[in-house]
Amino acid sequence: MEHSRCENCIIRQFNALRAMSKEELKQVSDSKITKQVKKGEALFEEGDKLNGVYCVRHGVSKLSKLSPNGKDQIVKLASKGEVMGQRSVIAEEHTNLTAVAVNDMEVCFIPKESITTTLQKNPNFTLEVLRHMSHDLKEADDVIVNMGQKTVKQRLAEAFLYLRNNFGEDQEGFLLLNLSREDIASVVGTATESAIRIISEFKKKGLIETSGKRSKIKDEKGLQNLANGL
Amino acid sequence: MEHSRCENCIIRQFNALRAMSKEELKQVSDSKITKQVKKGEALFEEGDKLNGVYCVRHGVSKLSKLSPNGKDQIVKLASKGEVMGQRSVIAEEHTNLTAVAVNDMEVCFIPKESITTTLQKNPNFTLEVLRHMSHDLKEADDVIVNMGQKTVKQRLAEAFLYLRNNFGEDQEGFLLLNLSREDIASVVGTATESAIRIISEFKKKGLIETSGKRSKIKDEKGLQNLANGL
DNA sequence: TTCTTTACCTGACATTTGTCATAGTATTAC
DNA sequence: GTAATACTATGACAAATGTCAGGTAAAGAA
Repeated sequence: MEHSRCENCIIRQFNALRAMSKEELKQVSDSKITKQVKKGEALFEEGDKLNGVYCVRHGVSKLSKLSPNGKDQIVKLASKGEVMGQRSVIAEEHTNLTAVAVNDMEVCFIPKESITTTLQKNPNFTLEVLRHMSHDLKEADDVIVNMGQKTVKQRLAEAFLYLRNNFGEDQEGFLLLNLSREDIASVVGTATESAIRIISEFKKKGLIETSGKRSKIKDEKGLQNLANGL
Repeated sequence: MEHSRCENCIIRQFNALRAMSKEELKQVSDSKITKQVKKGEALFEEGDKLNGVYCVRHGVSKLSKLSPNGKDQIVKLASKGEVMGQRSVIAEEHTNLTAVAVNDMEVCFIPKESITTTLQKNPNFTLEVLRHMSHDLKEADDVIVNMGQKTVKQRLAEAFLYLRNNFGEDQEGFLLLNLSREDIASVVGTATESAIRIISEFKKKGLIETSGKRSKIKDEKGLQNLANGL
């Protein structure tokens, strides 16, 4: 596989690497390792000490945490352009999340040295990382509010809208990201059976439609109303 | 009231201001305004455009967000040393949270200019802010997992432990921070009645004890086990 | 003080959600 | 192609939770 240069990588426009200087990028490019990750494989696991960050080029990864009851909660879905593992590198502590590929992925592993030295020398970069993290934190707040105040049905309706808005749909309107029922349940924080039951209900009501393992949003407005409790 | 100097303020050891230089601190100190906030008063509300950040000197503030169903979800409790409103200033967007004093407070309002210029010039400061935000994000992840995977009873048990570990107890063992039942419910994401019911149950089981509006943890181990679903 | 308001508490009931069991369907391995 | 394995689906039931109603206790105002 060709070893593409970060300097020419469009992906970096989506993350904090855009604030790096030419020289810094060159240094990153020389030290980075591009990896292919198969669906279901883990990039890292809870408790690991990360020696760098992962920049997603293709595919989607679920970031989850195991709760004491033995079930996983998916905290975030990371796709093209997103950087994973930065918290561990910045705070120099073990990661609190597990990252598993939801579909086949291509990621670039960037050793932490390139990141930490730039963090100390280039305030623009640090500020840009800060802005992204600031955004993540805001999103996390929204998730907390939804988890605390909405019913499973509402969260599920929202999840479908989220999947479409963030990962898109094909020409026929099918969601580009196909999560298993179990993963969907793990995103909204419910039992797999409950998720399946409610999804069936959505189908009956004509809110969504499925074909094989693909699903399509039929009534956006309806889902939206449901999500807002109307 | 005397206008104390930030340079001498011990509070700042707890937050990112510790990474500011003497001159930067002097500039902050000259532009800051110390405010007394009475219990129940709002420091800022969801949607406000903040012109600075608030550094807590005394007291506790609840940071909450209104959900579409009309109920508040408390996302965080900020106490001595914590800085509120930084996200809004960093991302230059309207704040997504409302901050209300849970008891009488003293806070310092620091105009955003002092913050933003330092963010651009002092990488150490920016990095320190980043570290703190990184920590907040990790905590937010934990909250999400708890909300998604634990029952109300488990979350409530955890809330009591959290209140003691973060805000302490007096000589008799009573929690220093007394939240109303409604606020507790709003922290764990449940109806006030449910919270009251479960708290009564905790009392019957000897896990906690109350006297007036004060409460005391009697059986830490028991609460811990409960929180972990044992 | 008395009145008023707010916070706290409990019962009754409906709804939501989780769990266990079972079965069909798709996918993968051999 | 067949067997094994995962994923999806549904029923039945128990447990958890929310809602409504009504009550008591406490705190604040007049």
